[in-house]
Amino acid sequence: MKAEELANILAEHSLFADCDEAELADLILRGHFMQYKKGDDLIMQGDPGNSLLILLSGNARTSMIASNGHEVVLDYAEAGQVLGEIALLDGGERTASVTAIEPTSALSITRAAFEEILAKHKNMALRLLKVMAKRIRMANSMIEGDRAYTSGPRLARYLLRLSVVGADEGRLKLDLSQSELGNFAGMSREHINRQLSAWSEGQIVAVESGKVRILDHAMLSHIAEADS
Amino acid sequence: MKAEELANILAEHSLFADCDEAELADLILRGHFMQYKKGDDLIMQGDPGNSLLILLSGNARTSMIASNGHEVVLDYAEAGQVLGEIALLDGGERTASVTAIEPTSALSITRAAFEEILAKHKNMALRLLKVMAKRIRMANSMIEGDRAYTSGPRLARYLLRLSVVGADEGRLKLDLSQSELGNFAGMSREHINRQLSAWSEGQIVAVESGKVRILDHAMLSHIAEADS
DNA sequence: TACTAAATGTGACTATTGTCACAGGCAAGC
DNA sequence: GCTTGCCTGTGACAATAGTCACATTTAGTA
Repeated sequence: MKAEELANILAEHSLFADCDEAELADLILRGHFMQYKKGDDLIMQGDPGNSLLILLSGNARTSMIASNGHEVVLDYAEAGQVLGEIALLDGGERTASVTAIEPTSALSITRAAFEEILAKHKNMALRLLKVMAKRIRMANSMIEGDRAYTSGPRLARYLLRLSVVGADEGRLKLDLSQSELGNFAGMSREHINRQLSAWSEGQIVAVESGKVRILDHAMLSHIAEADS
Repeated sequence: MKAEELANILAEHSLFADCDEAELADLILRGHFMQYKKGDDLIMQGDPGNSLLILLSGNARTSMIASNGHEVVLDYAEAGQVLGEIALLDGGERTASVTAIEPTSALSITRAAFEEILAKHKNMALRLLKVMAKRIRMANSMIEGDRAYTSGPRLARYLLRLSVVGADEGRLKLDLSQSELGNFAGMSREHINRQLSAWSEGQIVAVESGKVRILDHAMLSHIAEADS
């Protein structure tokens, strides 16, 4: 892939949207272009974290396996998203794995390169700080949702989080299987199924050929804030 | 309070331990010294976030109230901890309140001052990035724990999180009431009580005059990783 | 000290959600 | 086309944890 193409991809995404050309050039020059097949791990839980990734294309799932074997999905990443910055920054090991859920490409940046870039382009640190602030906000909102609400409102929240903002008629960004939805929303597959059936009954969502579509966005938002 | 004293307090804590004198001086010069009584809010959920706080003394609770009224405690902050950086960085509103649980003092830094300091002392940004990385790690570990484990292991984790590392015989950093422990660990007060009684029976913890003490740290760690 | 409010201990019951079991359906590849 | 494997639908049941109710203890303060 040519540097110019990479630069275009990077520039399209929020974190890099206001990078100047020198910054983009530096990222590309020092980064390694990586490609992954569906199912490959971009980052593996337990590894030392000596690099940072910028997702260029495809989608990936961030998840952790608890010591009792339970899988917890933390997030789904799209192109433009920065991954693996936590371990890079604090020197600890990777606490979660990132797995490609479709063919995916990324720019890999080593710690040394990252530190040079940070030192050279001081806006970069501020941009990263903002990205991380968003992530903390999201994590706190997950904790709040998991704690304060029962399964119904919770599933509603996770569906809304997966819903495409302006796009056509309630389609989700990703077509997850019900088991995957379960790992994401923290409920059993069976319970997901029953909840979706109930909502399907009430015309709140439609389940067609395994894919969920949100029919009544307002209603779902309302459920997401419900008392029980 | 004199600048010198402030400087000493700041320098004792990780984030500022390797600040040079100019950085410390800048923080103190531009910051406002604030004092709070027990129960006062240092930060109020829903407010615009135009300042950052550095806790100088005392302890505070970070918590959010969900739309259904449920209170979720995210963390307890000690002296040295930076608070409110998220809203400051991303310009959003405060997603959680921070409440003094005892008489508390803090250094308040406005956005303008903060930006000047960041611009002037470029190590500051890196230090903050590290602090935030830790916070994300902690948040992810809360999500993992809440999702993957049942109440027993979960309470064990939260007790361990409150336990003082090197200090004398299993005392906790804070003496929380069982209701507060419940809000922190995400369980009902009654359930906390029963679990503590059971562990007290098994010599894993001791409950004396309302205060919890960890007797068998190894056992509690083991429970924290248990299958169920 | 005595009075009051808050925190704790405990039983009985309920609600929510997970688990197990199994049937049917859809899709990919031989 | 047929077969294999994953995903989906659904019933019955079990387990975990919450709720309610109330007795009891502790702590704070007039």
